[in-house]
This record gives sequence, structure tokens and C-alpha cells, in this order.
Amino acid sequence: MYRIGELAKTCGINTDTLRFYEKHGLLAPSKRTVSGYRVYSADDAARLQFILRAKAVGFSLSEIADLLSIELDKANWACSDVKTMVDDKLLQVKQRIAELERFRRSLQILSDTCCGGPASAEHCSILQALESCDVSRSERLLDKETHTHHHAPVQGDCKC
Amino acid sequence: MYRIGELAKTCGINTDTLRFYEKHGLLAPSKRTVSGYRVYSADDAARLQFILRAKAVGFSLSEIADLLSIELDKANWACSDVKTMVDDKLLQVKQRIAELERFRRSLQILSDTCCGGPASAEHCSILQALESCDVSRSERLLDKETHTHHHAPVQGDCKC
DNA sequence: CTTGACCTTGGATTAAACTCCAAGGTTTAT
DNA sequence: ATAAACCTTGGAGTTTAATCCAAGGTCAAG
Ligand SMILES: [Zn+2]
Ligand SMILES: [Zn+2]
Ligand SMILES: [Zn+2]
Ligand SMILES: [Zn+2]
Repeated sequence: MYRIGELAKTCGINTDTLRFYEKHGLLAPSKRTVSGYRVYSADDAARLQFILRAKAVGFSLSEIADLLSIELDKANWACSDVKTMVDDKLLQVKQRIAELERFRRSLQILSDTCCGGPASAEHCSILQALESCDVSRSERLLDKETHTHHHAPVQGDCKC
Repeated sequence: MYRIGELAKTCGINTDTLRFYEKHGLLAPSKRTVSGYRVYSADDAARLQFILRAKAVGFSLSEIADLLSIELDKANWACSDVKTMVDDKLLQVKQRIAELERFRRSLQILSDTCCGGPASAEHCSILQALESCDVSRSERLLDKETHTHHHAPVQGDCKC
């Protein structure tokens, strides 16, 4: 049996977070003291662990609510239902990674084309790329071995 | 010279988005008609393109505001200032990718251990992993060649 | 019997980037 | 002249996952 502060501390979260989870139907203490204090049982703590583990693999709170409703009524759900949720999430995560990888590639190209020196940004290749073309301009700049500097490189590894 | 609807349409965004950008200091039309309609010049349109390109490589609107203030006053900024912003963003993006990769690996393991069949979720390895252990339990399940099914696999590729 | 640590509630706020709405004014086409 | 399409403003709502606050109640120690 834990009071809210104890449970929060042992799980490394905030008491407000526990109240927030309760308000959103994820975890309610199974008892209250006469004076109204929340009292969490070992089962409640286990449920919190379930929530925290699901969060740790990337599920949102509303997805966790769905997982919990399955967990509480396993007999009426199939493996396929659970696996579908995991696979849907996996797809979501993969898509987000793909988007971020596109960002990463573009940013890397922008970074690689700029000398990063102390000279004026008036001819900075990054700004130029954002002004007037897509990143493919920078890609061409990088690909060509015959490229010239957009301004005198101040650091040795300027690739513009 | 474009009215708000025209500019929005040509750039594939919403008129509300343009008003939002204006309210947040990113892009104001250089003129208004006597009746108060926004009128965007070619320069305004170019500025919008700058914004959209910066968005496309992952910058947030407040970061774009910073980039725009450099863009408008290039002479007083150095290449290094611009490159630093790109490199900071790059680091951010890489860190987020790393987090999502951790999610992806965990979810993949969870998915791989579950048969995904129509049988009851009462012994589903995914729920078990979330109940009582971290993903390493599933990892052990997967690694061990001597593992047994948590229930009779219904689909051929059940790995539990 | 008072101090300090803990607990209660409801509601406000945060960040990001829009999106939608109401109530009304303007332009354009028929 | 009137309908359709467009524009204006201010403000509210959305999503996610909390975090913070105020005003007050409870409990254990000294
Ligand atoms: Zn350079
Ligand atoms: Zn540069
Ligand atoms: Zn199975
Ligand atoms: Zn399963």
C-alpha cells in the first residue's frame, strides 16, 4: 500500500502525473483513506509499471489506455489484436524515422556545403539554398568536384 | 502581387497558415488594399518560400524566425552563425532519431515474439513483457533456441 | 498545539503549429 | 442587383503529456 508520494517516488515520476493518469482513466488507486488520501495497492503499482513500460516503447497514453483495456479482459481478445497494435505503432515509428532521416540528410548537406567561418553570411551557401532552391542545389555543389567556393574558405574543410 | 488566397494556393498552404505566420512575425504582406486586403509582393512570396524550405528540412517556426532575421541582415552575421544553427538542428534530429530507433527495436522484438494468431491473449508474450519485465525478457525468449511457445502457435511464424 | 510534510480539489498554463468559427465587409460575375 | 467567392478581425479549439498554483485539509513529531 502506497500513498501517492511514495508510489511516485519509487517510480521516478511526479505526483501530478499520477493524478493526471487517474483523470485520464489510466490508473485509479483502488482505495482511499477516510480522509480522502489515495492508497495504491501492489496491483495498482503493477498497472503503473505496465503503463511506464508501454510508454518506454513509444506508445501514447491513449494507446496505452487501449492496451490496458485488453490487459484487463484478455480472455476476450486475441494475440492478433495485441500484435496489430504493436505493428501499427511500429509502422508509425518507422514513418517518423523516415521523415527525420530526410531532415537529417538535408541538414547534413547544408552543413557540409558551408565553411562555417567568421566571414560575412552574405554568400553563405546555406542561406542561398534556402533562398532560391531546394537542397538538390547543394547536392550538386557537393557532387561536383569542380565547384568553386562561394567565398574564400576560412576554415580548411570548407566544401562550398 | 498576390492576394492571400492566391499565394496560399500556389504554395499549397492554407490562408489561415499565412495569417498565422503574420501574427507570429514570420511574414507580413508588404501592402494592403484600401479595403484592407493583404497584398503580397514577389519578395514576400520569396520569403514564404524560404520559410517553407526551412520547414522542409526540419526547422521549427521560431528557429525559422531566427534564420530570417539573419537573412535580412546578412552583412552582420557570419557563416559560422548560420552553420551553427544547422548543426544544432542536426544534433537534435539525430537524437530524436536515436530515441525512435530504440522504440523501433523494442517494438520489433515485441512483435517478433507474438504469434499474432486468433487464440486468446491470455498468454500473449507482448502483454507478458509489458506486465512484468522489460523487453530483455522478450529478447531472451528470442535468443534462446530452446524456447517453447507460450501457447500453441496458430500461425507458422510464431516465435514465442 | 504548532510546525512541517504531506495530501485534496479545480483550474490555469505550457509548447507547437495550426485550424476553425462567427459576424461582417468587398469584389466579381451574371 | 444580387449571389458567389473572397476577404477582414478576434478569439476559441485541437493535440499531448504533463506541470504548476491556490486554498485549504490531515497527520506525525516534539
Ligand atoms: Zn563557405
Ligand atoms: Zn556558410
Ligand atoms: Zn504466440
Ligand atoms: Zn501474442
